Amino acid sequence: MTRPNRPQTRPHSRVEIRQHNEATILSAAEKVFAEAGFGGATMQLIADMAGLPKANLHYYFPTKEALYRRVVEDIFQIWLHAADSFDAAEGPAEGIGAYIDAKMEISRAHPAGSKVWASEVMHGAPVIQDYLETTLRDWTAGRVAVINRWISEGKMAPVDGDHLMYMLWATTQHYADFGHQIEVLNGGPLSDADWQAAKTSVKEVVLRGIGVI
Amino acid sequence: MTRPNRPQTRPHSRVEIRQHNEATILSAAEKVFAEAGFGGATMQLIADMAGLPKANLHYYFPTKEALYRRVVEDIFQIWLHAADSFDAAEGPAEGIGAYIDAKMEISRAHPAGSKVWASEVMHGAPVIQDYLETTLRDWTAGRVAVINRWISEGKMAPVDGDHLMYMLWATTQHYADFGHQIEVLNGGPLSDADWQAAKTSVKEVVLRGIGVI
DNA sequence: TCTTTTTCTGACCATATGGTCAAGTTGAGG
DNA sequence: CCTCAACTTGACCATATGGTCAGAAAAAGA
Repeated sequence: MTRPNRPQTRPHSRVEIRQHNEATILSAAEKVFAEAGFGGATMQLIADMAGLPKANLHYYFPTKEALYRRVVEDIFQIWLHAADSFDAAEGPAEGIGAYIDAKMEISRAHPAGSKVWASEVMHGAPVIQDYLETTLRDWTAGRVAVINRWISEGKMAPVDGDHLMYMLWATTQHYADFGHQIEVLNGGPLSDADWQAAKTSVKEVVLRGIGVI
Repeated sequence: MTRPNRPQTRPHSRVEIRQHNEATILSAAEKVFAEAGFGGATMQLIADMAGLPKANLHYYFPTKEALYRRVVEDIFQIWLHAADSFDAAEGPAEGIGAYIDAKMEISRAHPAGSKVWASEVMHGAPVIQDYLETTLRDWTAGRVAVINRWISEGKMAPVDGDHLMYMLWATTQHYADFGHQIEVLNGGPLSDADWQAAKTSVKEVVLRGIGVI
């Protein structure tokens, strides 16, 4: 045997412990906040799901609100990066198509995160109001500018850029936020094929709707 | 002066009192549940907003959950009636166009209700699961059947009926559920003209997207 | 007017929850 | 080893909350 330079059983260095526990707590918190909302979530529930004593949560995150804030901020970052595909595109068919794909993937991979975000915004964005007013506002203005450029270049139909963005967000996030309703109507969880069909349907209607099909 | 057969100051008959108080409580509850979620809402807050002592709420609605249930059920009814315009239509341009109009009007007139519904579904529909499985399921199947008929008659492009319904719900309800975010990006509340533009944009993209423009 | 039924409400209670703390345990550095 | 700092956690506390209740007030009916 080679020497066990990285022990598999107990890799408990200080930084490892911290990273691992924070990640575990954040993951559990995301689920609980998504399922119960901020008010309905309890630190005890999060602690149980994380497999840690409640007091330990307060060691890493001083208050429930601080923990919630971290969850929302992390989601926001993931959420913003979906725009990368948008920017690198030559025209709307490629750019918006890729953006829909990316956002649908996020809805599938991070449904809890999307729900927390939705809940936060629905309740008036008490903790990320500043993000809305700065980061999101600038971000949106940038995408709308791209859309307007495409329109002026005759690459797509002249639709309102802001409302188009809202449509993209709404349609894609709906599959996460209203996933439960969709599953009920679908008669069970969406299969790989179902998700493919969803992506195809959304892209088809939207892309034809902006005149690029 | 004519005789005051209907006294303006104190029309306090038994049924009037009951109707008035129930309506007041339900209205206040809708707002508070929308703003704070079920878990974050408190009976005291609802009571204050309704201008009644807390104990009085429990006289009309035995528990917080019973009150919440009534709020959700009332919303669901309004929500379903938006389909009337859908059914009476000859073709998709008229039917789906009218449905979008109706749902946009609801988003504008009952944003709190829409949020409560969204929150309920996001949390796994703990109180209206049966409605989803029965009423909503049948309702949706009916509309999808109409869509498929239109498709088979060549009146619109062959898009998946279920996913089209999801798109309609998502795009229209987004203006209620994410109204706060939209207002921030818009730089203030949506004016009449803004709402008109929103309706026009949504209808334009969707109707062109299903090939009826 | 008198009785009955409904409505109203301040005071109260049991419980749950966010958060604290002091005493332990464990890894890191010397 | 030994010391120190980081981490862990059971027990505890103050508060807030959903819900109860007994008695007052008011309307309906006789």
